[in-house]
Amino acid sequence: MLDLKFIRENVKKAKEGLKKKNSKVDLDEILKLDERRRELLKEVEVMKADRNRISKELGISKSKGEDISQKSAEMKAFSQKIKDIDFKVEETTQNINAIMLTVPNIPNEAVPVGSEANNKTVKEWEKKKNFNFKPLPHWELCEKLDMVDFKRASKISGAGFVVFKGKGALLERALINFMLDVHIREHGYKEVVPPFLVNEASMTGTGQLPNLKEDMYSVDKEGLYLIPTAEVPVTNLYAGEIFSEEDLPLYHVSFSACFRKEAGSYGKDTRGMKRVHQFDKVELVKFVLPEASYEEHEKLLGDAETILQKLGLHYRVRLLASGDMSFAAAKCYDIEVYSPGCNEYLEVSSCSNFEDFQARRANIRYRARDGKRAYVHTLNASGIALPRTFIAVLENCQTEDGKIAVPDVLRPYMGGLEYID
RNA sequence: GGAGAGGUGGCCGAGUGGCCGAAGGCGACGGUUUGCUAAACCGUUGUACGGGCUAAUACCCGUACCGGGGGUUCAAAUCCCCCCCUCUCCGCCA
Repeated sequence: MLDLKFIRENVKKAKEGLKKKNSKVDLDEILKLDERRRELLKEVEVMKADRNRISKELGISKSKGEDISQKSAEMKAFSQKIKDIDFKVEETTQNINAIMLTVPNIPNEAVPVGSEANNKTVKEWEKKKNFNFKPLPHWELCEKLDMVDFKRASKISGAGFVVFKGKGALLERALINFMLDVHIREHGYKEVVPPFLVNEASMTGTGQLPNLKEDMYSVDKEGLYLIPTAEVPVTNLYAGEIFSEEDLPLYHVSFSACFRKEAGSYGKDTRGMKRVHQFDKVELVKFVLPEASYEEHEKLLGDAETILQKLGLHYRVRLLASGDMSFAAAKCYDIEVYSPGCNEYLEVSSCSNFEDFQARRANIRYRARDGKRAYVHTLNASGIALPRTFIAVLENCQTEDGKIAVPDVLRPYMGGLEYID
């Protein structure tokens, strides 16, 4: 959420920022409501001051045994008037909040303005691997090696679900454990295993609600949502809390299944497992001091990259343009791994700095050494998303005779296995 | 799922209708004392919002806040209703 005071005092800046994000939100409407709310507040607070004063006097009179029935009757009417205005204040406040929750974050200065076409490749690691044969797409490899069962997955759950089997399941598990261990042991993250179902407040805190409701699975009877990423439970872990400055920065790493309806992308990436409704992901979440957040952002990107480097997978880093960033992000890098079987780059991580946008929604603050309170900055990155990493391993590590050469770093996690065949 | 107990400031804990933004304690901060540290003593110490005055998030005024929401009342931390959460016991159960 943006700071209403900031909007009030920097209307032009706010409008420009929102335009870069392609937001159609009407700031003038918010400002109008805000002004009305403040007028009502001013009016009702004076009345309340009167009420408090007279009530006190009545209490004293009564204790002296004086008759206060006449005054009481007057005050009853007065209190009702206050109640009426209070109701209007409340109504206006709710209107403002409802709109404010739909206002996206505004991009950082360093973000290129524009749409997807203006995304910039800022880094490439290694080169596309040369094959002296035609690399197969992962769905063919999966079928040949009996690693993933697409057919039975759709039988038991529907299209867009996968079942890992045998060495496929082992590889999936190995990747998860490998990633967790690297982040815990080498990058200083503390592991968290969160619930996969969260309430509406949590979904609102990180910015999935209200705008992305159609993309989420929910258990309506219980008022719960299936998490689309561990970012949601992990960030909201500290909702409503105040850190000490010494607690920061705080790094969490979390494995979770992720559930996404992928509404609006029907017909896209239907083959194989590039886009599925449930996938595994290792997520990195940081809580940091505002002045440190951009430095932390670069470090975070590096932490996610490490995984692909250790796996020996060629990738590129894209700095997203303002219009291609997610709702809550102020700056975002995508990491895209190369998939030779599909001949395309697949997004395996979004590495975002949300500044205080999520912290404001979820009310996550810190107490500075001088006693003042302020919102923390939150950041997160996939570290990294599984099915596409799984795809990249299969397609990049396939041999001419149809085996998968297990990357060195994964072998300890697979009982020393060298080849999947 | 059933029964009971509870939810008050950074923390502990008192408070059953007005004199309560809230005793007391701890902690923190400032000071006195001290060779240094500790102890002791004195003082200060919630947040948000609105307004005034501003260089100011400094100061002044007001309002709200005792788990959340509603109600009763001239007046609610306190009484009533609903909900959430925690703990204990019982039941069920991976």
